[in-house]
Amino acid sequence: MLSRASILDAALELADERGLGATSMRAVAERVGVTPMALYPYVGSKAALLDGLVDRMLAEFLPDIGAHEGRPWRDRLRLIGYGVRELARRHPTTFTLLFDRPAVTPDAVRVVDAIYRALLDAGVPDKDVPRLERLFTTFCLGFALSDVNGRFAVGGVNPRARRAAAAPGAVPAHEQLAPVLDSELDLDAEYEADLENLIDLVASVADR
Amino acid sequence: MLSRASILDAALELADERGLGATSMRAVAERVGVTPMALYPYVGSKAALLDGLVDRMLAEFLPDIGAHEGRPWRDRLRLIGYGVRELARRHPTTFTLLFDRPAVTPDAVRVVDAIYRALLDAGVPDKDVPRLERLFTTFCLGFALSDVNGRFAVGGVNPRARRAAAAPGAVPAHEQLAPVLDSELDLDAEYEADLENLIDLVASVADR
DNA sequence: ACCTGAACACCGTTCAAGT
DNA sequence: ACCTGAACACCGTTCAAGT
Repeated sequence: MLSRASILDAALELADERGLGATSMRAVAERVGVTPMALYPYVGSKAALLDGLVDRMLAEFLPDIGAHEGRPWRDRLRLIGYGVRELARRHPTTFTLLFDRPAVTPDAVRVVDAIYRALLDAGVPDKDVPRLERLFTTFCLGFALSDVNGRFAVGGVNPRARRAAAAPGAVPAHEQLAPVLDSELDLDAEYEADLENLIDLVASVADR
Repeated sequence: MLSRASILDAALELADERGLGATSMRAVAERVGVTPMALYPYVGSKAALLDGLVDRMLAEFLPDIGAHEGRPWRDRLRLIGYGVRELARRHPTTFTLLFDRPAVTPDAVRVVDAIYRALLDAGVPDKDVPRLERLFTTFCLGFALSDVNGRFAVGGVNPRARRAAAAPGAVPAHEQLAPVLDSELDLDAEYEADLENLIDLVASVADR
């Protein structure tokens, strides 16, 4: 039976399988076995369909957050950070939509509230809580997006080629760091270290 | 005279004026006074044209970086942070492309090298330098992208509406923070505070 | 009430043709 | 060597028509 939910399901599946670029109204319609124009009463427009995908991703994220209620605030922030990264891996091309629109839907506000609570439990002054929420989520979303988009070039262009791309002497730090840059990149470990640093940052704002 | 540079100039102008969505091969061609297919020998494809826009933005960013050579490392990181935000404001719709591809062009490597140098001067151990470079730029790019995309909803949906969107009692932290959330959002001041926190984070990794 | 089908104004890109 | 023009296989969306 045709419904808004079934259309969004089909669209998200299609995006996960063939990419957001292949997720046209026509392709979604074909997947649900209907003519493109039949979608419009249910989703309004292509842009509104994409908003719907953001909602669906947030709804998927929410149970994750409920699960770590009652744990120490540091654990909660860490787990939220990991959750964002997993969400990006499940929906590598739709994930970018989270950067497009403000968190105004009920589910989005609930996610933000969970982070507010962790920051308040950490002892962050009220006035700094919304700022640190934005700092934390901006980093998590940015890292996950960079990762799925290949900005960190994992397994891609090697560091030697990168140094060679610049004029000799133009990138002295790359030369000094050559041994480190040539070693393999472990993004999971890196993200973990980043989250620890950010959690310490939160603690330092709390203890001020 | 038709050339790769003049085509990229036209494309970037068009994107700044009418948005990246309106920047079609056909529209760029019209602006340079030629048929769409005449662009292909110079830019290769639409995707390659977008890569060219990334290059152009980085080239624009580079003099900025050269200008603060010799200043203390904290100033250099701060100025790079501000520069990223200004770049986003100048190119609000093309900016998102910086999240799409790894920093492998000569100009991109030079930007990364300037940040490596600041981190090395701060006393960050070699092994942590590339990680903190990615942490810093990921936050700066993410904040600027959120800003130009309206993710922070400046002047948009008001906080009272946001709280009302959730079931009563579902967002206790929003209720506790109501006075703070109702006060006006100053993103410039917020970004400044964020950068100070991140610079302190760098110092803390250096002093460990 | 719900869906279809033709049509419109767009895309990026191929390919043969012009000068 | 450089550019044009027609054509192909796509888009999102409007609007009138069908059941």
